[in-house]
Amino acid sequence: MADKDISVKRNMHNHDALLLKIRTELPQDETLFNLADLFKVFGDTTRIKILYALFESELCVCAISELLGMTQSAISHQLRVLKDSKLVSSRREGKTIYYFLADDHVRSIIDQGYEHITEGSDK
Amino acid sequence: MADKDISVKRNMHNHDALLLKIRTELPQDETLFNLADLFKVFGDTTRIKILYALFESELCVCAISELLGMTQSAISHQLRVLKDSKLVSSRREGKTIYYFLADDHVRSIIDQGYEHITEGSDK
DNA sequence: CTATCATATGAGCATACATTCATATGAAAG
DNA sequence: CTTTCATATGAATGTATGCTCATATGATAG
Repeated sequence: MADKDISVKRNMHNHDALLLKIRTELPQDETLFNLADLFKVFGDTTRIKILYALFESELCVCAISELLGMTQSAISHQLRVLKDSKLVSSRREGKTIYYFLADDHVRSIIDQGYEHITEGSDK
Repeated sequence: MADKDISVKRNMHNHDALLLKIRTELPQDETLFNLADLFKVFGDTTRIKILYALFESELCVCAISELLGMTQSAISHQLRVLKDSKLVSSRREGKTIYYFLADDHVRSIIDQGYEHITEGSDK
């Protein structure tokens, strides 16, 4: 009960030293927030399907909605989300708008995720 | 206007051939669902913070809640989500339970995401 | 045994979000 | 100009989910 040290309070684990180090290593709060926001985009089956489809070829909106058997509106909303996250870009050709993958991170992120869920439990 | 071919119906784009090919390339629906579920786990700031903290060291629950300034209950709930997705594991040491990263995919997935949000728009 | 510490869990609530429906925009054809 | 095709968007709704609060479990100390 009697602590000779003035400032030492130890009613729970003392991880102050460890936490201090970790705090210096953590990215900025904004970065962590943006990261979570990015992964949220991958966290929906419809969007994952769209991205996988775009692995094969650029596609117009109606092709995607036909492929997934979903409303044009639903697809359009999701494409907007993907575009806002810079995961896809689009180009216009007459009335048609073609969507395509914006960069290679999409592939590597999904590939890593795929490995995680397919590998049973090795490593 | 006059289509001599019997079966050609072209009231919208004809992407039947393209879609047929893409359909064969798409992973199973269950796989796509599991993938989205996995990324959902990364799609939350609290869980991202926890994972980043575990990059540095294994940690007990109360250390994490102290680090993030959040309730023990909230952290415990999130650790369960992370554990269910096999992203973290735990070991017991007396009353304390230490959590640690389950495999390296966590690092590579987060690293790829980090690259995406930090690179402005090169490549 | 009881008390305490560390963690887990179930219910409830409040917010976030994916789809639908109706409508708007924008380009090309007549 | 008007019509049609391709896509976009706003509002509404139902569902999913993160946190809180209270309580339960599980291990150690006394």
